Amino acid sequence: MNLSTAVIPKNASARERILLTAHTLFYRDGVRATGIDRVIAESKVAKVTFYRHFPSKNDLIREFLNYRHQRWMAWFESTLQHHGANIDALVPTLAQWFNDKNFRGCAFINSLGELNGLLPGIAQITREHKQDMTKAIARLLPKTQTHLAEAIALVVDGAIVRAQFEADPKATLVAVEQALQAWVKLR
Amino acid sequence: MNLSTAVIPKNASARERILLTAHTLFYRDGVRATGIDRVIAESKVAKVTFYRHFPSKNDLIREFLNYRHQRWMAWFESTLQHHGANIDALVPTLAQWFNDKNFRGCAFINSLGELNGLLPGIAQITREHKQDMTKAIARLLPKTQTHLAEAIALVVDGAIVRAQFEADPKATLVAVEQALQAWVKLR
DNA sequence: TTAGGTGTAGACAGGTCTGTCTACACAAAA
DNA sequence: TTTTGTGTAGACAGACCTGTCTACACCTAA
Repeated sequence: MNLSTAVIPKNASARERILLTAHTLFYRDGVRATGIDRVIAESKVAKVTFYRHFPSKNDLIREFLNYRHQRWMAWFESTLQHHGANIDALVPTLAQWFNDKNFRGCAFINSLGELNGLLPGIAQITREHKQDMTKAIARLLPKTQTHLAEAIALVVDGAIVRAQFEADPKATLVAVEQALQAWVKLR
Repeated sequence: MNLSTAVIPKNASARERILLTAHTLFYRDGVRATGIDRVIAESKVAKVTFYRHFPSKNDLIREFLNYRHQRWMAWFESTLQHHGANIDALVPTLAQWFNDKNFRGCAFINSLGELNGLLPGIAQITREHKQDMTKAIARLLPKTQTHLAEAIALVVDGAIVRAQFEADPKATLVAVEQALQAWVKLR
């Protein structure tokens, strides 16, 4: 599954085309750097059509974040499953993401940094996304260790950020592995 | 020391006024949301004066990041000293930062998210900043444990990001403390 | 058959952005 | 005394931004 770049189905409705195009551009270039005109041009839609579906850019951004949440969670859970659905699945899953050539970090963290104060509710949206991520991590742990999920989520967020500016994610992934070793496995 | 908002000395030169004003605005509102005109108005400088000192906005951003690095490192090291200069100083130091009402996360992480692709070299600048932060953390550890610095830095980055969208940094700080307990203290 | 929903192209208004330019002033150094 | 560096106010160009508007077309369900 391609997490970063949405493929637009041939028979997609105008709304769908707009949303998927916005996903690709917003994630790749950032929400502020991407103009509405660009989204309209690339989704091959008329301007009026766009504004009929999304009354303002902020509405589109909210829908983008909502869609991104669905898309990312689906990818995360299925990739964890694929690697065995226990805590050992975490590092390989992250490795897969970080090594994607279109990896640009966490869409929510990035948007929060760009829009804090400009898009009301963005902190809440980010909070909910991270809560769901933390829950998915908790499900990897035996019941006696679910209390570690918060701390592991913290490490994952640190790793996402690091992977964004390090040339090679290897060292970051080693540090995550080290954290898991110390917390989960030595007990 | 006020880490977030620079105080401008009465006898400050035009260049100094611009840089300190930019620091306050860039950190508070973001580099893209802050226009050059705003910086010029608030630093009470003529436009020509501004462009004589900083040929382009990108130049100002680079100088801002450079200054921010000096300022943040000085604050970080002196606050760690103040709390005892060992690993137990880390959580109180972070707590002080996160509870600052002008806290807006890490200027480097935020700028990276806003400018990736638009300001050449921003990843490298961020990398160097985080390297120095990691070194400062390493100095808190006994020589036998300096290899943990990278993993601790990862947790700190995660905590910075979390503190940016959580309403209350308490839970985040507990998770950091938990990480340190497991790695450093139980050995 | 008619009304409502969805679609098209593209001009336009009004704002903001960065960066250039003119024209003037003062102080210190050569 | 003349040049150089530093400072001032503010108009302007040209690009780009969001959002509105006109005018037209097609399909489907009531």
